[in-house]
Amino acid sequence: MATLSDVARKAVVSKMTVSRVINHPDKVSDELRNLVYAAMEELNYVPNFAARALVQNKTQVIKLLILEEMDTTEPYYMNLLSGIAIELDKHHYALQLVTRNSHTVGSCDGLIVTGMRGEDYEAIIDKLERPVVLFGQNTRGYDFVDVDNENGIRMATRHVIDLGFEKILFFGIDLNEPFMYTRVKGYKKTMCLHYLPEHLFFMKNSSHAAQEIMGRQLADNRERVAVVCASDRLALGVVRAAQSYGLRIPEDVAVTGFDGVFLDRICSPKLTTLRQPVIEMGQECARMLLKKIDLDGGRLGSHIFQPELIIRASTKRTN
Amino acid sequence: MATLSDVARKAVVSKMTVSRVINHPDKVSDELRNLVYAAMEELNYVPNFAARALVQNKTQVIKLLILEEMDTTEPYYMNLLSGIAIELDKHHYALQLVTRNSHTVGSCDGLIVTGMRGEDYEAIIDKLERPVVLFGQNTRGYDFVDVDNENGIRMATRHVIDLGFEKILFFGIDLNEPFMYTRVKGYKKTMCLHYLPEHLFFMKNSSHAAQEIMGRQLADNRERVAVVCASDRLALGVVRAAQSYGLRIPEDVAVTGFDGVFLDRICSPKLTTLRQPVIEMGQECARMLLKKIDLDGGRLGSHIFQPELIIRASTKRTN
DNA sequence: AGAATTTTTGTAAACGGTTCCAAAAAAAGA
DNA sequence: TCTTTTTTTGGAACCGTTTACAAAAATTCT
Repeated sequence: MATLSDVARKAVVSKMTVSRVINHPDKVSDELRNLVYAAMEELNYVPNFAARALVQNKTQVIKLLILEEMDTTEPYYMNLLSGIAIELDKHHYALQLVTRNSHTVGSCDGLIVTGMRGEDYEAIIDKLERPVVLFGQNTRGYDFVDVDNENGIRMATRHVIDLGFEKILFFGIDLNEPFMYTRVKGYKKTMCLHYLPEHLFFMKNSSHAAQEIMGRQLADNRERVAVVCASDRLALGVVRAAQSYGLRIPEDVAVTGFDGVFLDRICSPKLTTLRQPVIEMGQECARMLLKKIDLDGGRLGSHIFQPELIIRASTKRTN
Repeated sequence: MATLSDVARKAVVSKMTVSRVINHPDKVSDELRNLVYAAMEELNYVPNFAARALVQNKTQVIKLLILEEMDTTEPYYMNLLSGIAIELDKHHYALQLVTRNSHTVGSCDGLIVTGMRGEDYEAIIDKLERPVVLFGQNTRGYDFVDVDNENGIRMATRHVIDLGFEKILFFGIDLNEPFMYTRVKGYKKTMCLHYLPEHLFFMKNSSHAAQEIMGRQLADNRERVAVVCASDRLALGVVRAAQSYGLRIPEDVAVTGFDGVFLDRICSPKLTTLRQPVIEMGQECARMLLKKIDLDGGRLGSHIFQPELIIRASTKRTN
């Protein structure tokens, strides 16, 4: 691989002139600039990022840590990734992916972290002494980007109440997840406000689990019911269970999901869901992080996005 | 950030000793080793990857270039990413993501490339003079990992022929894609072999497009028909169209998909599909690339995976 | 034209590690 | 005990780029 010195030698100029042609082309005379360009072309010169990183103490690399224990091949994460990539590309930063299998985290200019639970990773991250933005969680003194989980579920619950449902179930995932806790709160508060009894069910985030639990509910009791779900996967399971019992959606069983990333449109009937603008949220993460890097640390505040209640055939027939 | 020299000073040893503690701990006496560990701990020492990369001419970074024009937030790509990450983690390599928006590709030890079309990117990649493995395409003199597209579609087509279908449509995507070309070939060869007439349709890769085109077909003619689709998305559209005409699946209309990553299990009825082992393919990509890096270039041959024909309710009722 | 200013180019010293080799210390052999 | 060998430690140079400053050349001003 040709180095800057090789280019300098070929163009018969100093290393500095070559460096300047790369970084401040306008500070070099036309004549030399063209000589240098020609030499670079001829030698297939590619700048060495490590050398630059070393002297500037700037890697131009942002790491995304996806640390959740659940299935990270969900479209949700690809959207996040994509949003971050879009924004980083604009600012000439590279995106590096770190999963919970990774041995080391290593050098970078900043981190976006999602699914961090427990102190271990906090220590690792703090040690790096780099700006951090959390995604989808609110921990101690970190800046973060999240969706308003509580208000989302509140909107969904109110929506089915407005449709005249009186028995309303909540299907949730592992209660230890902080985002789950706030979703439950949204349900509880709304039910309380309308003097309605709570019916909480927790399961793992799979349509099968939801289908089975909903199946058991319907076996006991076929009264008109709405199910507010903590994810589109769960909602899909509820839909399946209702269909297998020959019940009409949304007349007999109404269902709402959460995420609005992929499943909601694929499902039939299409799901009423709380759309998280995941791509935009990813972009905002990247923007915040880059700003923190520019400002050389310091808190920046956080950004909470409102989910959008998208009303579709699983709760309301539209003609 | 503390440097190696800082640690050396604090432990009252030479830089070399610290470096050795990091890279060959057994070559250092217990006494000094512990002194160094203590100093590292106290100073929060994190090694500087750029410095190491510079002197070793080794970044420990692999870049994944996802260059397709289509929607790369598909679960398919996340699975690929995941497979690659799993394998790279094992060998202490970092994974960096490059999309077609990226301004530069930059230094790395090797590249995995998918969706490269045209000469522009080839030139960029060649210039880096780094080992490359292509994913899902077979171009000139590159090593690659792919799925046997032709044989896959051949299996699907034979499957519906075996089920007694005589009118068999093929729903494909943009014919310019090389993988599409071989899929069409699989259909044509099989149809030819059984003296059956070909019915080819091309559209963009969306369920809506497939639904509309299938709808038009059914409007004209309701005879028993099988549709071999080039993706699960298209298959989903076909299913929808058939359902909207009140036709029975699989008795009146049989459908096969391709990919088997996510949609096939979500769809109702579940899809018969050609499952690509995308995660394993990603792992194989990474393994091949790392081997090429170790072997310092040179061709290594390619790896073509067989897709698995998964027979489900969209073609055959199972009880 | 000659001094003052601006623009263009070059030199030397980092940046934080590792490689290569030499020196010192410890262990083994005579 | 004194070499010889092995193990442990350290010194200097270097990786490819940029930063900071100095020198040279070109331009402007008086």
